Amino acid sequence: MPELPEVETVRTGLQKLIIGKTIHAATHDTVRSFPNSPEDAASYMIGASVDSIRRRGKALIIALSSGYSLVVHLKMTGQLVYVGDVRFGAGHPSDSLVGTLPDKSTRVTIEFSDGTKLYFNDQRKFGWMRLMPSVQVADLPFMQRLGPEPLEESFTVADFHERLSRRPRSNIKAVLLDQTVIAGVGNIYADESLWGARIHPKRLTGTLTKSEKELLYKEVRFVMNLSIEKGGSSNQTYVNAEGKKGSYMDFARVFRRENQLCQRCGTVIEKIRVAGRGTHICPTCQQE
DNA sequence: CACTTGACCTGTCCGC
DNA sequence: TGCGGACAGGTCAAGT
Repeated sequence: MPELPEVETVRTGLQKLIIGKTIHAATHDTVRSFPNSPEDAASYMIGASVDSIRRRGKALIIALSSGYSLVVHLKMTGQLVYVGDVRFGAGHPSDSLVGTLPDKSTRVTIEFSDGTKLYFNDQRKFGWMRLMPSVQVADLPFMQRLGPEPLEESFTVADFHERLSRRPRSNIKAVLLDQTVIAGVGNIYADESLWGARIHPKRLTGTLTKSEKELLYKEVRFVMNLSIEKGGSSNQTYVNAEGKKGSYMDFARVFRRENQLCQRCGTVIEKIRVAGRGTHICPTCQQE
């Protein structure tokens, strides 16, 4: 569920909260949280401070002063939540969370030298965090295969055309969800952008007109930028680094709005299944 | 090779 | 109220 806008919101939150802090202790559950990491991952973190936090697609890269980085993928239900210290007094952004974490979904706890903590929680355990030398992060197979960042200036409509043209016989929704085509689009923003471009998610990419693809390119960027502005979407478990929900769902046009009326034409929004996922469409605006 | 489906998990919701 | 089953949807492995 955390897609590009949610992960970006977590990134900017952590940027404000943990840069420069020194790791004092770290605990984690068994191998699941740290696949392929040094067995004593915690000992590689202690004493290091947080240098920078980057995002690539839906992944976060927390670079430490020791030359190691924590690479995190939240998958469906992962959360990275920072909790202050009660000694900081009232007004700290995540005061309300003091005492509520860790809970049974907590997989990793990182404690900073000022007593504040960063929790990696994941109800469904699909997410992962791994520790590796920073110079090797770019060599991770999934990083190498990742498509371009849709919000970067360098990602042009021509790139979008070219990338879609490689998958002419797939339906457009499956292509939007494919991280090797474009990085960061998930189920929410695929549905939202297809509605915006009036394209049925089952349309084969090869049948899209040039103007439809141009519109879709704009819509993908529009919904992602709007969502970042709104702090992301929280339809179930997503929260930002301060444990707060995002408000994009208040603005969503079709996602999770089945049985409500299309704001463009008044038709009842339907939920169907495309590419194995729940998919929301306006059957009038989006003709197959 | 291109493309689709199933598995990984756990909590929630729905119908009986 | 309890219980089985469908569902949620990111990614990769396995299947067609």
